[in-house]
Amino acid sequence: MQQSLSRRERKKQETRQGLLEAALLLFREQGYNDTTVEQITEQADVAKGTFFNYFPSKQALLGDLAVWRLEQLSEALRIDEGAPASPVARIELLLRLWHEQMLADWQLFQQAMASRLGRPPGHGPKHRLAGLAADLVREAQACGEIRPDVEPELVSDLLFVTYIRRFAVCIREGGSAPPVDDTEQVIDLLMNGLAGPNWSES
Amino acid sequence: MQQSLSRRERKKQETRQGLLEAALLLFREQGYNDTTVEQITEQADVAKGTFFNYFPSKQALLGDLAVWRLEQLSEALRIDEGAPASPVARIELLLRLWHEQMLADWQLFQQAMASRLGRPPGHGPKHRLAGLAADLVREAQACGEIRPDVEPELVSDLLFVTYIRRFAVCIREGGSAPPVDDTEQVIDLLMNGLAGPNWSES
DNA sequence: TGTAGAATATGACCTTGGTCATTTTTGTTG
DNA sequence: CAACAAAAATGACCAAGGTCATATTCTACA
Repeated sequence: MQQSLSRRERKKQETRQGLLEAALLLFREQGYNDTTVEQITEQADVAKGTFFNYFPSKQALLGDLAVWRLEQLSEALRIDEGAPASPVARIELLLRLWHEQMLADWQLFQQAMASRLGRPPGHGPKHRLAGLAADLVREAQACGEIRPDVEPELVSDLLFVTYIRRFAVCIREGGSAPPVDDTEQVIDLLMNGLAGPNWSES
Repeated sequence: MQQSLSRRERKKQETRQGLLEAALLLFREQGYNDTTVEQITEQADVAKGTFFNYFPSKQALLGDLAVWRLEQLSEALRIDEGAPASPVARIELLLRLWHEQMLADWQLFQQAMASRLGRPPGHGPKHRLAGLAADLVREAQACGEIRPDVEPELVSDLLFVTYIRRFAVCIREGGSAPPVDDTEQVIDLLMNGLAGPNWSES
């Protein structure tokens, strides 16, 4: 071993990066679903089996691809790279940069998300869960229970983050224990934010 | 044709429902990924090919399964079924019922979600996007830019609903036009909610 | 330099989601 | 009842993701 990375390690990284770049290239050209693992390995000039030495699945590569882009984002947020000092301003910057990255890979992520959230055509069945909640929000607005100047769909989505969140946390922790029901707190928090100061009087 | 549904139509519905129930049974027993389409058709006592006459894909069946459960939920929210009159109370009921349904199919949805959100083990790479935002939120709390009594992770997730939302809407509408950048409004809305009344003074 | 052993690459192979031409069933009409 | 047409069921078939035993390459050490 002569450098920080041995030749073996260097080649390993090269192969991995090659796979990543080949995949990104092909994904951009023809989309995620229409790109086969074999095409990726061919483009990267390795055998098909090699792919699975580096990534447990095709999906996993997509995840690692996202992580890679994310690291670039993380760099841009460092104050010594020109990011603003205010955390809230940096939060805004984060969202904006993320938005730009998504635009750059628009086609790719469009397909990736579409395959996760059900088919694009139409809004699917009329009684989507979010639609159900949005209807209730509209009613609440009509009664004055929720301020009327916000989009019901947005509120509905905000409500369900909390649900996704509870489950995601449980899953992430790997345990088989189901999540606790903190619906009450959640409603309380959101109502205090949404039905809050600008609306309660005046 | 003698009744509201011809024999043919009835049999069709029977087959469809049989597939749905067989799938739910097997999914509960062995999870989504470990259940093959062939097992489902065998359980429902039809040929494998028949499956794809009713559902374009295995994933699609999962979606339809969710829709089915959702219709039951929708029923329970009707006032003449004993639901409260207040919309906000019904929103709370909706979340609570949904939570119960998820618990009932805990194993199933655990796997379904896990396969969508990346692997369960660990929190994945340290620099997950949400983690990045959560760190910024913590900083903002330290500076007093955001009230300190809320969980940073929750705020971070709330921030990203807006991102998911923008893209999901675009995809749902099927157009290839990328979403507009409404980051400013979003930040404004969330800040007004989060840094709101209970904290600004006192 | 030669050799042992670990790390890596390889491609044959298996599984399973998904397609399709063909057969079977069902409803209709003379 | 016979024949015909539309709808639905069937299973052979294909493509692509993923596995694994084997072959190859690299590193270390004598």
